[in-house]
Amino acid sequence: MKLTELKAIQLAELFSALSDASRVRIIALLLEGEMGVGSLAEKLNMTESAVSHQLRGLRQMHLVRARKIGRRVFYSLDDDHVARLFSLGLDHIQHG
Amino acid sequence: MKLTELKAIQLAELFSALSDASRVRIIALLLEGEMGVGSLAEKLNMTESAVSHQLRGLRQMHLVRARKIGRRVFYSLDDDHVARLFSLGLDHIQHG
DNA sequence: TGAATAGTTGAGCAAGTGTTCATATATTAG
DNA sequence: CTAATATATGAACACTTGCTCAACTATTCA
Repeated sequence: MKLTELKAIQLAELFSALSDASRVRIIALLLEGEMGVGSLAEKLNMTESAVSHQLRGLRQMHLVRARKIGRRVFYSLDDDHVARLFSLGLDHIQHG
Repeated sequence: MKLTELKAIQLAELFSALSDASRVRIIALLLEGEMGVGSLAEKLNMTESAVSHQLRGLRQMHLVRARKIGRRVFYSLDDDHVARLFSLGLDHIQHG
């Protein structure tokens, strides 16, 4: 494996985006479909501010995308890599 | 996706293990085969101490395993999940 | 228009992380 | 035995991160 320093940094940033339990739980909820910030906050028992801060990071890493309708913003997973990373990660921690 | 808080934490810990460029580069080198701490340090241009500290975390997450021969310790990837997470991550950052 | 609602943003701070440096352990050589 | 080699470890410190709180924007409702 030959890996440029740039790609090492980008890979680390990608995994960083999934390296927090709150963000993991956000992803898990979005696996079921799109959801607004308030609903996420309620289900996660977090403030909307905290959720919004986390969504910002996920957006910047292109893991989620936002769709604005009126004053609501619905978030959903950006592409299927996210779900696959998620399920591969689950495999790893479940097995042994 | 129903996800217990425990599993969310464990997933986050797994991705945390890959959330640093030094560790990503260690993994990339180990994809080619096992390697000692000194060789890793040389190729990564890091001190042996820093590499050893990082390897400890990777060991604890079961991403690498150690094989001791004399006073040398050879590290290798623990299972294939690591390589798959790595290549899936590369897909994500490369595509767009 | 003004009040309420949904979400975003920046500052501030406590907690966590990665490195360096010094020291410690384990193994081998002489 | 002592000295050298390979790695591990703990403390310290700078840097980063995720939260709260307050203020802000944008939109809808009355």
